[in-house]
Formats: sequence, C-alpha cells, structure tokens
Amino acid sequence: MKLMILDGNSIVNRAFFGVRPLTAPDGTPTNALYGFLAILQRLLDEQKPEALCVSFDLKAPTFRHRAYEGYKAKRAGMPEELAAQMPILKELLDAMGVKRYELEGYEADDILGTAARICEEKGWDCVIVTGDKDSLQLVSERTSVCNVKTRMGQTETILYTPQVFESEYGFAPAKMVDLKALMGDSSDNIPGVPGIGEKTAMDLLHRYGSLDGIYGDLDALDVKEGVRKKLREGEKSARLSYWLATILREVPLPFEPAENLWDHAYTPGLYPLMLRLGFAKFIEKWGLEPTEEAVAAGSSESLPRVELDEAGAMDLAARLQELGPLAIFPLDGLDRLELCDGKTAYTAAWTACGESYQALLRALFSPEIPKLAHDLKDLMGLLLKEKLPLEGFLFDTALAGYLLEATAGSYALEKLSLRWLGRELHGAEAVWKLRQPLEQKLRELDMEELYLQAELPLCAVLARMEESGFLVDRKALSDFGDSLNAGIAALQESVWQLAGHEFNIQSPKQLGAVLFEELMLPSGKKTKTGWSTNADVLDKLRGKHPIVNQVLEYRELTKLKSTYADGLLKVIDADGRIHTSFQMTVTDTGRLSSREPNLQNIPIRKKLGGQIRNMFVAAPGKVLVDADYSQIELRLLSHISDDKAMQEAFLSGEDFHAVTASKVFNVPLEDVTPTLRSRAKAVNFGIVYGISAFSLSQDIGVFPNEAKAYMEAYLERFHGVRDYMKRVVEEAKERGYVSTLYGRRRELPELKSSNFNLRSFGERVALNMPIQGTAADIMKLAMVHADQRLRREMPEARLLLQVHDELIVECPAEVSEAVSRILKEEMENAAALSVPLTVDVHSGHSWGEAH
DNA sequence: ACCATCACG
DNA sequence: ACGTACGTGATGGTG
Repeated sequence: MKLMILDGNSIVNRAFFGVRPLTAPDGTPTNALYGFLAILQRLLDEQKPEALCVSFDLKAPTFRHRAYEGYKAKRAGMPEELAAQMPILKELLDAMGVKRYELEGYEADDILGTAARICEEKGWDCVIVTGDKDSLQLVSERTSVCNVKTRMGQTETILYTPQVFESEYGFAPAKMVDLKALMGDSSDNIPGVPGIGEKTAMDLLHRYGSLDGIYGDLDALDVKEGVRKKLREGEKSARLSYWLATILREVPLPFEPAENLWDHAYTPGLYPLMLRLGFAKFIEKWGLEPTEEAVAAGSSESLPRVELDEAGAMDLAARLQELGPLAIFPLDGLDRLELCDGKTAYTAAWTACGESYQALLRALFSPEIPKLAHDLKDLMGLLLKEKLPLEGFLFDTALAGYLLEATAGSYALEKLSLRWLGRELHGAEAVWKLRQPLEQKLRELDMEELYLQAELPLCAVLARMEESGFLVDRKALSDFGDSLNAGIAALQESVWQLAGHEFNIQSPKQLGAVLFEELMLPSGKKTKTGWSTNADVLDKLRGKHPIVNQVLEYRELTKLKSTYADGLLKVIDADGRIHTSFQMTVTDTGRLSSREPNLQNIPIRKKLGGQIRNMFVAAPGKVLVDADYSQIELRLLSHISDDKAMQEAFLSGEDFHAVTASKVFNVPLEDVTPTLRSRAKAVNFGIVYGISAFSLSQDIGVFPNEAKAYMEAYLERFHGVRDYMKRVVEEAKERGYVSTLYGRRRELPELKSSNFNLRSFGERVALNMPIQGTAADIMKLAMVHADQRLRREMPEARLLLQVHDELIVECPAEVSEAVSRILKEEMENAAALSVPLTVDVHSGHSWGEAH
C-alpha cells in the first residue's frame, strides 16, 4: 500500500510562481489552484497511490519560532494574489474528499515526517511531494520524496529514493541535516556556520561523516586554519541550526494511513466549485457532473420568462427605449425571438403576436436601440432579408469568446456560459449575462480595440458580401465540366491498360497496390493506412513508369470535375450567383474561412484549373476590381523582426525574391536566374512557416546539406530575422501564448509538451501566428474601412469576396477606376509599418481577367 | 467518422 | 535521435 502526502504550502507556492496569471470567470486569481491540481493529477498518474492527503503550515508561530526568534522572519511575504487562493485550495481539497492535516505549533514538514514514520511502522510506502529540499532527510527504503520544480512553465519531478539521493549527494539522506547545520538556510533564516559554503560543507561531511564527527575533535581536522577557525566560532550556530533543521517525527497528531484511502471520492460540492473557478478542463478530465440539487439550484436562479401576446409585444415595443441594451436571440429565422433586458427573458412569436410582431421588430432593430447578439453576422443576414437596418449592435458573444480563446473550437452559448458564468444558460439570457465577463476580459487582455474596430464592424460587411454573392457563368462552367469527361475517360482507360486490369484509381489503397506491389515501383513514404500515393510521391516516380503521369493527370481532372465543375454548379442560387458563408470564429490565427462552398480555394496555380476563374464574372454593365496585397506576410516579418536588411529590400522597390536570391547565393542582382529566384522564394516562405532544412530540401529538390547552407546564408544576411525567431519562441514559452501586432492571441500549450513533435509544432506556430495573424488583422481593418468608403462614395459598388490577401469588388464599369483607388488607398493605409504595404489592383469582366 | 488527397493564401 | 512547413474546406474511399 502506498500513501502520497503533499506539502501543501510548498506545492501551491511552486504552482503560483510556475503558472502564468489565470482568473476565474468572476475575476478571482486561480493560477496557483490550477497549477496545484495539474501537479496533483500528474503525480497521481505517476505514483498511483491508494491513499492521499495534504499537510499545511499554519500562520501561528511554531516551536521553532519560540526557540529562535529569527526563524523564518520573512515568511509574512506571501503575495496577496496567492493568499487569496489558499482558502479556496482548502475548499477544493475538502470537495475532493482529500484529507488535510495542519497542527498548531508545528510545520507542514513535521507532519510529513510523522506521517512517513507511521507509514513505515505500519508497512506502508510513503511518497512525500514537495517543492523544497528540507524533507529529503526523510528519504528511506519505504519513504521517497518527490521534488517538484516548475521551470519555464513546465513541471518537472525528481523522485528521490535512497539510491537516487546518494548518487546525487554522496552521503545518506539523514546527513542532509548535518549539511544544513554547516551551511545554514537563508530562506528559513537558519544561521549555519558563517562563511562555510556548499563545497566546503560537502567535503567535510564526506570526510568526517557527520556534525558530531566534525566537532568531536576540531583540532584533529585536516583543514585550512581559516576553516577551523570559522567552525570553532560558529559551533553554537551550527548546533542551533541542526536542531532547527531536524524535522520532528513525533508530533501529537493521530495519523492512520488507512483513513486516507482515496479513490476519486468527489463530493457533490466539487462540480459547482470547479465551475466557479472555470476549470472546465478538469471537469472534463475527471468526468464531473452536477448533482440534481445543483441543477435545480441553477435553474432557480434564472430570470422570469414572459411569453408575449399581441398586447405584450406592443407594450414592449413602446418601452424599448427605457430598457438599456437588449440581448437578441432569433429562432426559426426571424419568425420567433428571444429577448432579454437583464431582468426578464421574453419570447415573441410571429404566430402569437400577429400584427404587433412586425412593429416590435421595427422598433427593436431601429439604430438607436442598443443590442447584443450571438453570431451577429448570421443575425445580420436575416435582417438584410427583411430590409431591416444593421445598426446599434454593441456586442457579439461568439466573437468575444473567439478572441479570448481562438483555439477553443466551439463558441456555442452553452459552452460559453459554462466557461464564463459557471452554469449552462441558453438564448438571450445567456447573451445578456455573458456580456459583462467577456467584455471585462477583452479589456484586461487589451483586445477591446481589435474587437470594436475590426471584428464587430466586420459582421455587417461580411453579411452584405454573403448576400451579394458572386455571379457565375453557369453555361461555361457546365461546358467545362463536360469537356473534362472525355479526358477522364481516356486517362482511366490508359491507366487500366498500363496496370493490366480495371480498378478504382481514386482509391489510394487500390492504387498503392497497383503501383507498389504489381508494378513494383520503389515505394517511399507510408501513411498510417498504407503507402502514400500523394502528388509529392508520384512526382518523384514520374520517369519510372508511364502510368505515373497518367494517374497524376487523372487526379487533376477528377478534382476539377467533382469539386469545382459539379460542386459549384450544385450551389448556384436562383439568382445565378454563388453565396458563400464566411466563418469568423474558425481559424486559430484570426483569418476568415469560407464554406458551402469554399470560395477561397478556387484554382489558379495550374493552367487548366485557372480557367474556372474565368467563369466567375461581373454582371452585365459591371466589372470586377481585384486588389491584393503584395507579399504582406514577408513585409510583416520585416517589420515585426525589425530586420534592417529586409526592410531595406522592401523600401528599394526591387523584386524581393530576386534580392533574397542575390543575398543568399551571393550573386549580383542582375545575375539572378529564374532557378535561383525560385529557390530564394521557397526559402522566404519556409522561414515564415518555421521550416527545417530537410523539408526545404524536399521542396526545392536539393540535398539537405545544400538547403541547410541556404538557410544559414539567409539568416546570416537577415540576422534580425534570426534574432526574432529565437525571441518569439522564448517569449511564447514564458507567457504561454503568442500575439499579433493588434493583440490577437493564440494559446500555445503545445510548447509545454514532453512530446518532441508536438513541442516543435508549437515552436513553428509561435513563429508563424504573429505574422499570419497580423496580416489577418490588417485585412479586416482594411475591409471595414474600404466598405465604409465604398458605401458612401460608390453606393453601386459591392464587395464580393475576400481571399486572405485579396479583395474583389463588383461595380459599374464607369466607376472602376475610382473604386480601384479607394481599395488601394484603404488597403495600403490600413496599417503604418516600417515598410510600405503595397497593393496591386486590376479590373476585368471575370475574376481570371481581373487578377 | 475518419483518412488521404488536393485546391487555395 | 526524434521527423520533418503555417492556415483552411471539399471530396471520395473505407470500415
């Protein structure tokens, strides 16, 4: 049987200083609590003890204080933030059913010593968990001490058994006290012998065994006279500190190991407490669930609900002005609504309110009524259909949740309210109640400006873009799809012929069997289910067998047919246009995404696929204006890293990849060949992604050594970039997150992982996210500004699409130049950096023509 | 539901 | 020695 006993004060201290600031939804600091639980969880996994308990110091003076007045005089200095968490920690342990031990007049260490002694006597093993070295004197065959350290946010543990201790210190654990007697302990204000350091003390102990051995015959010691003198004069100190440092093993505390048996004996109080603290991760990990009483108690706190009838809706519409911000939660489109003013939750249905429902809608959505919503962009889409105004919105809970935790994945109201309010609320009431904590946190993390200047106003811009849609030449797209059929059939026939039999070419499994078993082509990489047959692999097999080329071409054609020709034809609306849906809360970096259909991945890189863009067209009499940032990410890298050489290259106005090639390959700019330029371009992109030399070599088809030399040369010439790469990763490890120029954040728990791959991934993300994310921030600002100006100055122009660094506008042909100017100005001036942002603008009758 | 693949920035 | 580029979404195959 094994008992694990934690030195509560010591562990909570480590946790406090090792875990970055963290607060519960109500603002209480929780980092020490979180860290404590994380450490506890880890040790439970490692040690799997049958029994568990925690010992604590009390504030009251101990027998040591009474004996020596200098003892731990500096102990009063516990930070307020930590002190506030101590009572909650005790509450937490009680709720977990973990016993706590504290005893007036004694320290936690004495309780540990006593518990360990009793365990030993009763034949139990004992593991002491502490962050201090003091308890190492207790190590024995049955008692081990687990020393917990937190370094750079990572927890490390060392388990001291007698063997481990001796190999590190070279003497028995009990001699730890003798060592302290000589050295003293400044953190405990224990005197020791003045002027004797660790080296001398260890040496003395090795040679003379113990304090008594040393003081037994001082004159006979083979030491320098100075040391002998110090020892003689310091004997009193040494004897005192020996006594102070000796852990008491017989404190008057009834302790029975078997009374501490612990098998995740959670009490009903644990769930609500964990909710209050916002520890959703532990709730999930430990599978905690609310008791029935808790559920009942939670619902009774909810606001009164009122179902509006015709008169009620009329009355509410008349009173709206007096109510303050109203949370709105639409149901069935706009056919039903939930509203909340913080005091009452109303539901209104078109069917129940009749005529007055429309009146309520008009009153509610008039610009001067302040409103709160969840998924505002979607609500605005509904408003556009009803020709209702999009103004007066103060807050979107989904967007706020996303900014605060971009990697959370889901921002459903129920999840947000669990995380930020401690209980599951729904509808308008949840929206209303979430505003305060979310807004406060945005302010705390300095993201309010990003929220108010970029994210929130972008909702209306995107809602209008979605409503506008992009006109598609249906006939041309359909003909293009048909024209692919002949090629696909011919290629299929040819592949089957070369294989000697029919099979499904689209099945990686069957294709792998044909290529690598039947045709015996050299197989390279494997996936978890079989051989890899992706384009990279096949590309390297091109010369080995004619079937390879045919397969690649087959893949190209079937992709175009299924995803683009057939796929897009299916989603053309009755108005002949394709209406994508922009997602604002999906990416980890702050970018938008586009779905149903995805219009951000329409082909362009290959000639055949590029034809698809010619089928995205302007309406009769109109043109498309396409504006895209030129190398925005590299420009941002030069700004953020403050690399002067890179900035100079951008300021010179020369072709940046060519300049890079000239620097990396050490040739004059005019001698840069297309191959060199393309290699330099690959290095540029690779740097932004945190690439390795190996991957770069794969990408550009050179040996890894050569790729490594390129990267070295690159970082030599752009040494500011090298410094930045180092700095950003270090900072991320320290803070636990990375952020953009505008304060957008991404948490990076991966950096703490013990898994090499995961940690390396975290490091690459730390490099990339600030760049990709800042570009996303700037584009969002540019969209808000450009939209504002276009609506004012060119009301017939409509933004249609954003593709990360590109904006597409449809406008009457006559105003295309004015629109071009507006786009260019607003995009280039969205941010003022140490290098200019440049935007290329083109116009034409199709997307292909305008790009 | 998950995997492999491939389209884009 | 590890294992090898950031961020997305749609498709067809597979179990």
